[in-house]
Amino acid sequence: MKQPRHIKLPRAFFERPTLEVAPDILGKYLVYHSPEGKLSARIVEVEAYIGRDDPACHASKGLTPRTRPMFGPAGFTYVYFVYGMYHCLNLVTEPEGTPAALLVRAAEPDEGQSVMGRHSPGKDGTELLSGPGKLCRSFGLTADQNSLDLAGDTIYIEDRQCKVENVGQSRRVGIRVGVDRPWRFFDVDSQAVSQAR
DNA sequence: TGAATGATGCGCT
DNA sequence: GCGCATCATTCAT
Repeated sequence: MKQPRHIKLPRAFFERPTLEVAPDILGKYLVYHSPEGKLSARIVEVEAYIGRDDPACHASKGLTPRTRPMFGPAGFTYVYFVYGMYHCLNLVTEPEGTPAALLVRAAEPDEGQSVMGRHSPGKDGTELLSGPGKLCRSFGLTADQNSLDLAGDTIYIEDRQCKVENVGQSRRVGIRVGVDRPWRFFDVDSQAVSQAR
């Protein structure tokens, strides 16, 4: 049995134009060493939020305590709280001073599915991670995991040589401004992609 | 279709 | 300082 190579993506991977990173990160694995054990999942859907000129990007309002991670160096997490009950996981892209990030919207569960199920009662399989809120809940990600270095050992993205055959592109979901930008990227063949609204 | 639910940031005083 | 509209969602009705 040949063991596939697992390569932790370096900061240089994220320190590029966000629209280049977005399709590249599909098929890569999100790995999180949670207090309850190792969790991993294959990323199948992301959305780009880029800079001060993107009205849907939190950073369009300027640098605030909340949006600080997006202004920092690439390769960090940006986890924020929305709607009073959900968290969303973003991965910071582009060099320091250029605020941009990829919202991780959906993934296919791999390791640690029993832990994910404990966080999301009544869910299993692709339902565990098929949406940004569900993904964070199943992974147990909260503001405590904000601004973590993806070059560290707690949470990172891994290349497992898993190719995505067909990358789809569409408008972003769930926003009221900046809807014209087709900055949602997803694996056309994945069952775990979140439902369109 | 809308309720749940709370932090954020803006526009006032 | 204070109040209020907004919000990159989910689930039950």
